[in-house]
Amino acid sequence: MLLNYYQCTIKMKNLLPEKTVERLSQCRRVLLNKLDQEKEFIFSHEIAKLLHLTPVQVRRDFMLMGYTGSPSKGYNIKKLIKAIGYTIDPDESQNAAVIGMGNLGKAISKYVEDKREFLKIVANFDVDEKKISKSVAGIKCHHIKDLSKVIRDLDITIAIITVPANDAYDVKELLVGNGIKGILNFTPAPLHVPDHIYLEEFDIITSLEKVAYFVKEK
Amino acid sequence: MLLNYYQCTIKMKNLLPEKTVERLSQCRRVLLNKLDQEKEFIFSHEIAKLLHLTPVQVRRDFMLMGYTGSPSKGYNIKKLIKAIGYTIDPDESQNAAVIGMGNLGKAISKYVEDKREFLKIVANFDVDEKKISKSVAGIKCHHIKDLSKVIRDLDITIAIITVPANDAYDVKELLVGNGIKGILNFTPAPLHVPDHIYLEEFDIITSLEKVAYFVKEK
DNA sequence: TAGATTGTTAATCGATTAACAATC
DNA sequence: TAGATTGTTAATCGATTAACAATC
Repeated sequence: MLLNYYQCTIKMKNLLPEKTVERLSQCRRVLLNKLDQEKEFIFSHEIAKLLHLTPVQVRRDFMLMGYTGSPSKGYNIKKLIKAIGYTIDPDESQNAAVIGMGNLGKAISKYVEDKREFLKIVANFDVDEKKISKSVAGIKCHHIKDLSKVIRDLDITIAIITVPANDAYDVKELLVGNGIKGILNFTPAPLHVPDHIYLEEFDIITSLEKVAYFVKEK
Repeated sequence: MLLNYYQCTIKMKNLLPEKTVERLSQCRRVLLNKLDQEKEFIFSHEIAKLLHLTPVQVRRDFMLMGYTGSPSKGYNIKKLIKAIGYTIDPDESQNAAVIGMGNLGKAISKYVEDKREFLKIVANFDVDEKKISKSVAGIKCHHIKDLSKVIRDLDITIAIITVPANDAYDVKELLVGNGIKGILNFTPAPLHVPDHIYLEEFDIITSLEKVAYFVKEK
């Protein structure tokens, strides 16, 4: 197979732009919803409409992953889903843990449940003895003092932090010390991790303030 | 006061770049945490370190909002917080509602509680009669059939959608029909709103898939 | 003063979009 | 074929960064 300039760059660096990964993920999500309908093919402008993108963005992202459609029929939905999986899914299944079984932690454990085969939440953690006996979405809650052992036993590589802000730093240190590779921080406390760990942060207050700002300006 | 080129552009368009608003919001968050310490001034490189930014980004954002520090002392923390508020906070206090009192809705109601004076969650909504009698974080939960009335009575302009994905479309339609100005969608269903409504979407699965992708590539 | 920092412009980098040949 | 769509490059747009004079 002949690769174009962009595909070569990606092969070399092994990386797609972050925005493209994000869009491909969203794209697969809406395509999975289309599966039960009788529709077999979809056009770039249909996908674009669903995701607030332009058709060119959609086609370009597919180009970057080297997937090709047909000018007359568009893209085969099932094959496209597979192509996205081949491109963005990890080669080996990744196991994740949620640290903090408050409302947010529970919401995430329940929501992620069985959505992707290669990405599973396999453990929850908390410090509250009352929570430790209970399961959420069929996932056992462990005491955080057993974190080292559970991470090793269950081969956990990704952690989702939903503890109170004041505990975020300690939890992060613990995770880094136990060789975690990726962290999703839902705490308002900004964290620092070594370069080899991927960190993504999300703060609801900032999202809300952005909405408030752009609302007021209209 | 003399405005530079960038400040003029902003005055004209009444808009800061989205990224700048985001960073200013995050900046205020960490500055508020510094308030209880005796420290009175802070340098751009200190802020940058806290937020994973460069000092230049920080100074440029402050320049865009027309705030000036001192080369010897840096920025006065209290004044900086006020300047950020003056820049990004809405002129009039905005009232928000959370639609859907599942774990996620509860987490958000509790978390946002009293964090900002100009941005308050004043109502929760659900369809479950059991939830409607209860308050979360002191905020009353209404039945969604009363949405019109409550939005009018409490002057609600921003809505946070945390209902199951299947109900997201109906809720959005209801909100748009009732004159909401900004929507934060925590549902995996992508929504469409008229141009005059500001929409921000967040999907945990996409965040997780991004982490998994960038973890695998290292 | 020397050294550190700020404020600002110009250059660079990266992402989006316009344009269009190729395809069905 | 004519018309719609795809795939790709080059141009444009926007955001970040390098560079440096001004300031304390």
